[in-house]
Amino acid sequence: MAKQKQDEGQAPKLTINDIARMAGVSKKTVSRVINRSPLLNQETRDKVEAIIRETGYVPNPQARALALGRNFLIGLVYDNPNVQMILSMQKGILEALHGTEFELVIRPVDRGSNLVMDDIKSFVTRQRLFGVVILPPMSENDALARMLDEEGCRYVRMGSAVLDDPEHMVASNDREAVADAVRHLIAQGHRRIGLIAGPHGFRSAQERREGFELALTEAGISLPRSLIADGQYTFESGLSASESLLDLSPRPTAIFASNDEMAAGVLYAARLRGIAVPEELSIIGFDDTPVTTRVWPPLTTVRWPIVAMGRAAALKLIGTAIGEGSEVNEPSMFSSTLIRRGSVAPPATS
Amino acid sequence: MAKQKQDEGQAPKLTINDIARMAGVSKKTVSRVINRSPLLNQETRDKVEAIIRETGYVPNPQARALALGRNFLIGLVYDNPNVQMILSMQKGILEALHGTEFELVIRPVDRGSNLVMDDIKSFVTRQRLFGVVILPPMSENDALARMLDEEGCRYVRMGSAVLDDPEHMVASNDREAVADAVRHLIAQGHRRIGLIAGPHGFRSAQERREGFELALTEAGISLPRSLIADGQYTFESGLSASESLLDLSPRPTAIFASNDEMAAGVLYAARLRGIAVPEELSIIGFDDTPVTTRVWPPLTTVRWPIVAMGRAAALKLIGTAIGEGSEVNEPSMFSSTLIRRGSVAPPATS
DNA sequence: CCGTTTCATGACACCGGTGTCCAAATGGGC
DNA sequence: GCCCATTTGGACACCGGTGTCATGAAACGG
Repeated sequence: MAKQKQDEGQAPKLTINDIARMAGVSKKTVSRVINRSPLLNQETRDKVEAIIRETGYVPNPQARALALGRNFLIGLVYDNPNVQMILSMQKGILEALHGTEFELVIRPVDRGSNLVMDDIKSFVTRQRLFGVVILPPMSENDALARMLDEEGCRYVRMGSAVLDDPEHMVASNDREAVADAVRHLIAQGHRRIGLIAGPHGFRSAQERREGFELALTEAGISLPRSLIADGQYTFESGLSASESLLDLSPRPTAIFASNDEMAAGVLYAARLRGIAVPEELSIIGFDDTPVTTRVWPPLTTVRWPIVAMGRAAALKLIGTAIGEGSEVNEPSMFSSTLIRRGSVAPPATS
Repeated sequence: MAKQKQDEGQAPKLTINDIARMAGVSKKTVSRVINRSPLLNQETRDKVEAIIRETGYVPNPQARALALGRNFLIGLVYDNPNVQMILSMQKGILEALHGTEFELVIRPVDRGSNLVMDDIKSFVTRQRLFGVVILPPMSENDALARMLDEEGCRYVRMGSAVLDDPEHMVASNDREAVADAVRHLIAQGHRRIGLIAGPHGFRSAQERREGFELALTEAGISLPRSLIADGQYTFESGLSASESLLDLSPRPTAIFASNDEMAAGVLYAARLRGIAVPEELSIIGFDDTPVTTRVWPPLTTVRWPIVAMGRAAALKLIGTAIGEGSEVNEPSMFSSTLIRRGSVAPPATS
């Protein structure tokens, strides 16, 4: 009559009671050892720790979570087409979580659906997550932030601009980064510069567009509406958006695409038309994804510190739980750098 | 004297006791409603369900996990350079988990480290995971499988060949897929075909190499050692590995690279040398990652159903928990298809 | 040498669910 | 109308930890 717990002859899990019995102390004392309580005799501590090490005892996290009233799960909520970014972000968060008792639970959501809110709500309430990191564009949703506040769930938003209290936000300065990139084009002599913008409603798209316009304005260059094309941050949208730009006469001598995928689309379109890059057309992208070095010529782009930002976001979340008294001092604003590769050259002398 | 639970004025969490009191029944009855126990008066059930709906009560998963002796967390363990694959796999698993009470916890590990085993062990034991999905190349580690058995942790391994009991394995038939791809090259008239192999010790690398050799043998084509170069599944390794192949005289008229990243490297190397693709050199990759359509010409490659395999893996894991009596009948072996794009053409008549 | 403070430890309740078992209520057959 | 079988609901213990508070021993001062 095997007990249902050990149906497959697995080693029965040790409990705190087993350890207490073996050490000849109360379970509370074992609990104190586990939690590094300072008010404990060193001798007792050593004895219990030895037994824990020998037996390989691991406290049951569910019981711990129940008693503590909180668990050690961090959620990552995203709805984003950018695969590279998601994985880099995961990497950064996991780096911060490494060595702590926190684990990362991931949850992609469907922006299209009008159930997103309910979906996320059930995600955080059902698992009673310690906190969540929200990736753009979901992170720009203020209603979501309010809901999380109501639910008492900590959160950190990732974004392209500081939207609220820095305590809840980690952002890159996309506007300035793009302005720098466009200044680079202008310094090379470009005057007719096209923009492939990101999707409407995306904060990052807006910031990058503003950076683009900022650099042109500074240089006293006017920007006809025809030099702006709308994209969706996808390769295909970049490809088709660049058509209208490349049809222009005179043609722009340079194009800034609001992300690398679209920049790759521009490059592809140029090749289809036999336009030489960078001789006849300079291209700059944004994100510094691997594709920029796979294509020919390799794309000049803007690199933002995704991994570092992920790490910062996670530290902000768990910092309050770990740091004893010390204020969490992770930066909230990160800056990006222009990576010069082979897709920019001075314009052909016309 | 605010209770520490509601330090920020958050709505205090409802418990099963609150619901029971409101419904005028015992907590056990509420528990029966939640767990769809059949022995319950319909009237009572409706009454309780109404209250649950009104109040938005959600059972505490930690308490549930503690009482049940198992939780609802699936782990994903990976150590893989292939970003696309990881995310597609996550996608497949999450699709299968959607609508269930399971959540996905991810855990990248460092193959290089000799602490991998301990790392994974602490991962599954500390969180008492319901089960884990293991991605290659970790999935090929039999010691890991044994350890998981000992720990009583369910697992499913992903791979390129069925290694053990299909119950614990979901695999693609890489060998046959590669053989097909190479047969395609042979059918086009190629006879001098180079191989860029994957890293030693990777099962997928071995399977793909065997498929390559199989197709050549079938066609009665001999394979000099010089036509095989070693790669590491990375773009850079593909680039440098192809150097030795392209230095050969006569040069191979086609190259099969064991994954797309390396195929992109071959394409890049060809461009650096001014070798026209596909006119002077045909290239086939493996994986069908997005990069294949970003480069010029778009790469012919082998597509394997990663998302479907992820879904199958997850269903195998949780099937035993959900399916009542019905055997889980997810397929264990998946086949791949050749995607013909622009990087293959008949060899130039020499 | 005794009273008081300090410190280490243990007894016990509790977190929020679930399983077991029994009592009460219901219903049916005779 | 009675008895037994069956359904329905509740009391209680338990899962494996943690918090509170009491207790006993040691250390200290006078």
